[in-house]
Amino acid sequence: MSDSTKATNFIEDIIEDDLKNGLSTDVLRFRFPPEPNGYLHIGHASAICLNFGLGEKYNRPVNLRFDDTNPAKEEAKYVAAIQKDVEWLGYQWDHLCYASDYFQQLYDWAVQMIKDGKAYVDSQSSEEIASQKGTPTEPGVDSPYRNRSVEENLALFEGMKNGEYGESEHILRAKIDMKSNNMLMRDPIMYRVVNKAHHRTGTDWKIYPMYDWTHGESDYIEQITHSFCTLEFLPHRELYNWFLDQVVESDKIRPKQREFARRNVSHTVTSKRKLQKLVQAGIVTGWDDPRMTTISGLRRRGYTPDSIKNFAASIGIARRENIVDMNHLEFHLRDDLNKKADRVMCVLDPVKLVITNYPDDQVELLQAENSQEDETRGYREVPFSKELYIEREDYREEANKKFFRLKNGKEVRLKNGYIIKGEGCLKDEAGNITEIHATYDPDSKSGSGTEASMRRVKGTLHWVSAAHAVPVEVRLYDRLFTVPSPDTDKEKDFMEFVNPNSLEVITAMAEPAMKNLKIGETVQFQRMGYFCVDPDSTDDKLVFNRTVTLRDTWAKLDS
RNA sequence: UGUCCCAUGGUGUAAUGGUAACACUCCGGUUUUUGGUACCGUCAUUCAAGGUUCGAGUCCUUGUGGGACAACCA
Repeated sequence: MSDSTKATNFIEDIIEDDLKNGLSTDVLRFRFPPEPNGYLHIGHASAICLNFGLGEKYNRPVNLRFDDTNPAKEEAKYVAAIQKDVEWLGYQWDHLCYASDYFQQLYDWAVQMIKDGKAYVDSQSSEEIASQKGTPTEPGVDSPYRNRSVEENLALFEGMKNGEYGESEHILRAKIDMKSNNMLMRDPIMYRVVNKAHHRTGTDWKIYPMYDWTHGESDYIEQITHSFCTLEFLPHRELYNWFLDQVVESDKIRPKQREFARRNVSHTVTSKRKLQKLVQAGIVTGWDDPRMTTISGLRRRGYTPDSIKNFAASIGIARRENIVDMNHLEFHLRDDLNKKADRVMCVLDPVKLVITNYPDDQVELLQAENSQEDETRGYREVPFSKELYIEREDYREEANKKFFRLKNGKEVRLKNGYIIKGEGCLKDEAGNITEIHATYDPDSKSGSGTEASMRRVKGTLHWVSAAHAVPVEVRLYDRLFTVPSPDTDKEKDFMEFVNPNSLEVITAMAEPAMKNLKIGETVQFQRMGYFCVDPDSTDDKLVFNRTVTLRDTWAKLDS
């Protein structure tokens, strides 16, 4: 699809309109402004892709700016984690910025606003201020301190800054309109006293600016042209513009805030509070648990940056509420991994298969292609012998025509090996199959070019040689929630929808070549799915996470 | 009893007054040494009622439904 024919979204339309109306492409500048108070999740990933994607589209810079105005909640470790996540997605920011770098400028502007009669110090309790604020349907009333003199305001504000007052004794408010329909315009708070050390400015500041006062001015300082945020900030736009009005100079860029609907993914939660609850309740092992839709969790699960970017691009952007089906995400994951992952053979639920007419001590090294999608990935050797493991579900003593796998009297191909015929099986007292017997056709070796090897058989099984098999731990992950939208039920807590079977740990039998895999590497276990090496792996034991299964039309047929 | 935002197949998004389309899902088929991939096909869409217009998913009005707004959070 060429750019000229590609449909634009409303965000791009806004930019295009501005360019048409005289804004120069050279001044375009965007930003991604996270608060460093938690880990980024799939929703943030979409926002990152949106802003950095615009930077790529217009070949213009994008800043990473930490909105760090609340030392009570923010920590340096989140700053580091967020940078890692953005880099992992493959984006490079132009400037690394912090709202805290603008504290002095913000303070100076606030002083000027006091002098201009646009801001005042209020000395009431939080409760009093709240009660005067009114409700969405009733106007507020003016604070008794609203008309303090400029001198008194200046002195008090200076005192706040110098730490002469405790928290909540005084605050600085903008003087706007207590009767506004927009509650955010009812003399919003600009500064409060916070007696906590800030992760960057330490104890230099006793007062901290609020979001509304900080955000637009930060955009202005960085000369951001377009400041995109989620819909919940739509009512803030009026205030964003009012604050900008107090400081903009006509020869500078005036940033424009526009809002889009945040993109939700089914079967997940993304609020930091809920994510934290999952961690604290021990439902998951941590913020980077592979079941979490945090970026760190997705990374550990084996998601690729491209799969996330492609997903974000494909779901588009709009202004209506939405819940994107997890299938979309998994489609892009499989689509990417199919191209990138090598194939290996690993038996998840092993049962012994004895090839009764194969020489007892013989071992053959068979050639196996690493990828059917990409021949340049080459071949590896896989040992073949008389005793193998195959998947328990791949054998039935008897089955109907639709069962393409191994059954008594019928032929099936062992991937990269021979064609075998089912002969019977051994069982324990309980009737469980303990050993399957089959015979092989010595002329049917894969790649030998013989007529027998070219024979068409319907089923192909993966396998590993029992004597050469490497036991590995495999963590089978499923969706964390049993319903598409766990947190929209007003009656029920989202924790009630946690999937009790979201993790199953098994020991699987891997082909020897898998011993060389490195932490983080993803491979396809042929016929089973994509799996990546977890950091919990040691020299003695590999641990795999199931990233995602393959599509399985047989499972649907069989059920 | 306020102000504001939103409404297109099951899901997500296009169509910018001119043939309602694309992707995912579902279902079916072809190919296949992965019941994978690839390819082909089927089903299915403009919240309602008025109005403007030669022509409305799009503009207007009124409803209906959903959402946001009363943190010294962002």
